Amino acid sequence: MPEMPEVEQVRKTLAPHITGKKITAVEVRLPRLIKFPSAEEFAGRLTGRTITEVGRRGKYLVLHTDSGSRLIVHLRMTGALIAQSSDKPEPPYAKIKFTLSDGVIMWFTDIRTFGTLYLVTDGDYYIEGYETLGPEPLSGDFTPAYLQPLAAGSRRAIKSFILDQTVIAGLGNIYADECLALAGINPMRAAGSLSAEEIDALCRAVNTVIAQGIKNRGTTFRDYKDGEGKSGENQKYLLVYGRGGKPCKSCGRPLATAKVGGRGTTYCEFCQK
DNA sequence: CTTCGTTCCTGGAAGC
DNA sequence: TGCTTCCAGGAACGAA
Repeated sequence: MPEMPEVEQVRKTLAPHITGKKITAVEVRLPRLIKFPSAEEFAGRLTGRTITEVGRRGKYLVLHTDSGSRLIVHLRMTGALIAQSSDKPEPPYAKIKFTLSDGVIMWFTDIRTFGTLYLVTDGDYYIEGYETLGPEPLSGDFTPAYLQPLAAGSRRAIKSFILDQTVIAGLGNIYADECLALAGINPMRAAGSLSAEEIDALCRAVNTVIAQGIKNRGTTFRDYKDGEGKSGENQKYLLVYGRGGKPCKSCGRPLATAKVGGRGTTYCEFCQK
C-alpha cells in the first residue's frame, strides 16, 4: 500500500522520466477515476502541456504543468504510476495512458480502482483531503510541541490518531504499526493518555520509521511498485507489520493481532505499554 | 463538536 | 477439486 515513503519513491523514480516532457495524448479508460474535471476536460486540458515539476504532499503526487495547472494523484491501495518506453508492452490493469513527447508513456495502473486523479487550475476545485493535510514527518512543523496539544483532549486510540491525515500527513497502516512498536506504545491507548515523554518518543519514532522507509525505497508487501516498476526493500526490516504470531524482535514473545479503528493491527503486548 | 462504522473494489488466501 | 467467504485498506461519508 503506498504510504508516504512509497509515494516519495514513486516521485523520485518518475521525475527523471517525465520532467520537461510534453503530454501529447491522454487516454482515459476508466473515467470514474477522474474526480475533477470531467474525463473529457481532463484529457483536453492536459494534452499539449509540459510537465515542469514532480512534487509530493502526504500521499498525494503533484505534477505541475507549464500552464500552472496541477495534476494531483492519489494511489490509494493499488494505484501505480509507471513511466516506460512506448515499445514495451502495456502493464496489467492499465487505466490511464499519458503519451509523452519523447516516446515515453506514463501509465496509471490500478487493480482495485480506488485511485483518484484531479486536474486543478487556479484553485477551481477544493480537494478536501489534500487541503487539510497535517505536517509532514521529517519537517520542522512536525514536533512534540505541535502534537502534544492535539493529542491532549482526544479519547481516540493513538493508532487511529496518527493515521488521521489531518494530524500527520503520510502515515498508513504499515508505518503506523511500526511507529508505535518503535516508540513502545500500545496502539489502543487513548491519544490523550500519552505522557509528554511518550509524545516525544512517538515523534522521534515517526521520523525514524519514515526515514528508514524512504532509505529502503518503500515497503513492497503486495502490489506496490515505484515509478520504474521496481519493488522496495523495507519489508525486510519491519518490526511488527505482517508478523502476527511471530516472535517480537525485542522480547521474543509472539506478537499479538487486533482490530483498532477497523484496521488490522500487530503489536507486542509486553513491549508496548 | 468528536468518534465510529460502512462503503468503494479486486485478487488471493482460507475454509468447507 | 472447486466453490464460497473473508480479508486487505485510504479516505469520504453518514450516523451516533
